[in-house]
Amino acid sequence: MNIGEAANSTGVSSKMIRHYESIGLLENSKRSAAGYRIYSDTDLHNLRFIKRARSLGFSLDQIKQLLSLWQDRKRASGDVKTLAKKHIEELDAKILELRAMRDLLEELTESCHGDDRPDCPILDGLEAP
Amino acid sequence: MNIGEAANSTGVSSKMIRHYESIGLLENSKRSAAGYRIYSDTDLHNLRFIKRARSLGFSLDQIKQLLSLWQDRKRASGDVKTLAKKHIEELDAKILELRAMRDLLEELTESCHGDDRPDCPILDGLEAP
DNA sequence: CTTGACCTTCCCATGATGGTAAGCCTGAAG
DNA sequence: CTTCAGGCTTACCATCATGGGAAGGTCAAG
Repeated sequence: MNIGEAANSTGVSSKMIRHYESIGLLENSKRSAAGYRIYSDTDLHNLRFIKRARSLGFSLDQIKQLLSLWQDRKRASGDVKTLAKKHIEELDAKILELRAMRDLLEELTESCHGDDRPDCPILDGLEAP
Repeated sequence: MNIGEAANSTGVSSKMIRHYESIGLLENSKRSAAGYRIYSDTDLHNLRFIKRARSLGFSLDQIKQLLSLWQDRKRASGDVKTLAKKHIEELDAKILELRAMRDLLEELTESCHGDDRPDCPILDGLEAP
């Protein structure tokens, strides 16, 4: 299977597949005589794993660790759980940060009449904290 | 006032002040005979505005618009409100996305015993959706 | 044998920020 | 007056994940 077909079947773009290979997230794939990359079912399996981990917000670096745990039959599930928990904390921190932004901004926005007049609590709020 | 002092007094790094100037977010500052940037109170005011807008998650592009509204005495507060609302929507979308990730990941994590045994619902969840 | 769709590598861009290096300027202490 | 530290200048590189595009090789159908 060529890279385009692999991309279609996994939802990972050809561009990204090459990139993952270049940063060592994927092993170098086999090549045809002409130098085309050739993908096996195992490769697709890995790509789908990466795709799902990305969709949960893991960084490529974290995914590298997850992949090696995934491929290690003697892994301790505790190691995976530790990684996942740390990522949940990161997500929580980000969510809190965004919610604080959102809430403050909404407060300002609600008190802005939003018509043709120039006075605007939003700009006032940005001018002084 | 030199750039370092301006940076200290506004919390915006020298690096970023120069960057904001280079992308046209700030007007080119005055220069001393030797070419040093010189900042006035007005400049500091602008820098603090940018700093606060950044802390609410506005992009530099959005801030460019906010700044020009801020400096326009004939602005319509409705224009500001529209911008702010759009940004709130963006924040909401991002928060929803992160919460979906978080909740799914937590679900997987809770069902993982997290000890020395290799079987792990987190990895299983990444393997198949 | 041509054509179009695919593949290859290589370079550039994004957005916000930080780092570093080479070289100039300023002010204070000797 | 010289020297030295520390601040300033520009210019380039890096991050992170992703996409765009160019220049050129390959393959299959007509």
